[in-house]
Amino acid sequence: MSNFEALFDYIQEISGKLLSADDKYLLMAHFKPKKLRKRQYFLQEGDICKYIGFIVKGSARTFTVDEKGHEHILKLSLENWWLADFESFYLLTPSRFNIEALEDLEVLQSTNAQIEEFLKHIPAFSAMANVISQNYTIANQKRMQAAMSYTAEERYEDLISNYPHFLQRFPQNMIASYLGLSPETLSRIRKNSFK
Amino acid sequence: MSNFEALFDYIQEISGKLLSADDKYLLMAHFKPKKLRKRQYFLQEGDICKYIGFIVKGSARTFTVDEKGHEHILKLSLENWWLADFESFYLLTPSRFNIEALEDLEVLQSTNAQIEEFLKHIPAFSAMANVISQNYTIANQKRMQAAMSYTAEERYEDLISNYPHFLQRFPQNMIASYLGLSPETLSRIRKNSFK
DNA sequence: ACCTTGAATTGACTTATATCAAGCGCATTT
DNA sequence: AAATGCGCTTGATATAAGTCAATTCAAGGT
Repeated sequence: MSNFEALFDYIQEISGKLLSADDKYLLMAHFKPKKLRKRQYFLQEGDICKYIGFIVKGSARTFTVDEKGHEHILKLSLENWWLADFESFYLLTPSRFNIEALEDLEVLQSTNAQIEEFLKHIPAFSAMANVISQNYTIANQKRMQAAMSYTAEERYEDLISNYPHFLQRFPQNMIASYLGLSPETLSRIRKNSFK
Repeated sequence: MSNFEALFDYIQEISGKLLSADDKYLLMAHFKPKKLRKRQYFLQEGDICKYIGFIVKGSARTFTVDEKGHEHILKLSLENWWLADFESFYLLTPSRFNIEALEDLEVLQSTNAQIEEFLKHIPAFSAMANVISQNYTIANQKRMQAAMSYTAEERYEDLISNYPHFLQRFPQNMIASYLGLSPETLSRIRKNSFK
């Protein structure tokens, strides 16, 4: 399955280790392909996030809705990213987030219990998990710093230099929400930075 | 050493596993006690964060200084927390952060290479690391959501309910900076919420 | 006990960003 | 081709929070 090749490549590249035939067999047995059409939900607020998904193709957003009905995007996700509300996934608590496909989406999904098995039995998988956890910690630290210390314009510049492909893949109103801005403000920032 | 007892208790409690006498011996051999007076720096911007510290006693803040000279606190840390700029610690890059003792501080510190050894040889330690990594991911997700969706007042309420002891341990201007507010704004928020 | 320093408060004013509203272009549907 | 909806832009205005400045107060150093 070419679907699984993407996952295998990813695990091997991130972990720096090879997957054995048995490893691959185990992964194929317990990751289930799932397709979502654009606008469909991978997770809805209030539900428990039973599955973690590896994005093979497409994109998604993780967002909350506040009391005023405004949406706030916390994460934008593309190919080779993991899709889940980790709080709900780990703790089995109802999620405060929604995860929605922004383009037609193909994921390979699995449950927490199965992930535990992979961690136990597949060295490359557990090495990958460690690297990802480091990367997440670093990315979170950076994003938090950006949110706290940067002006709207600086956050946008920052996005351009760190995730330039986001601008191609996501509409501006989604980018604006991800940056914590109204669409109008982002539009004005772009206008000014052309000058 | 009563210092080490705090660390041992912490590891066993978080991991749910016991430390053997050998485990403890290994930890004691490679965690070095270090004391800092109030206002001293555990890490300075531009330096590489060679050590991770376990706080036995005291408190600290992790902050950046922006181009205008304004400080932004990203983290406030107390007993039984780990102290480090993880980006610099993992990647050995110069840190963009300062870590400063807010009270006289006692830590047990160790290097990245030694931590790798603990992870390899001490099951309780590696179990603890997994739990902490989950907790960090969850806490970061929450903090990010709060920063994006909440008003200043809501963030303060949120702090009161999640970390009430912060108000006892840290001065208000530090709390303000941690919440991304000016000290004046926090003062006004407190005044209003008494009403 | 005095002096200095810095934290917290309060008031007046400024600024960044949000909100509201209207119009335009573009794609999709019918 | 007309109609609908939606994303983006632009202008006018509102608002939350920051900045600047003055005052009080408590704590620490000498």
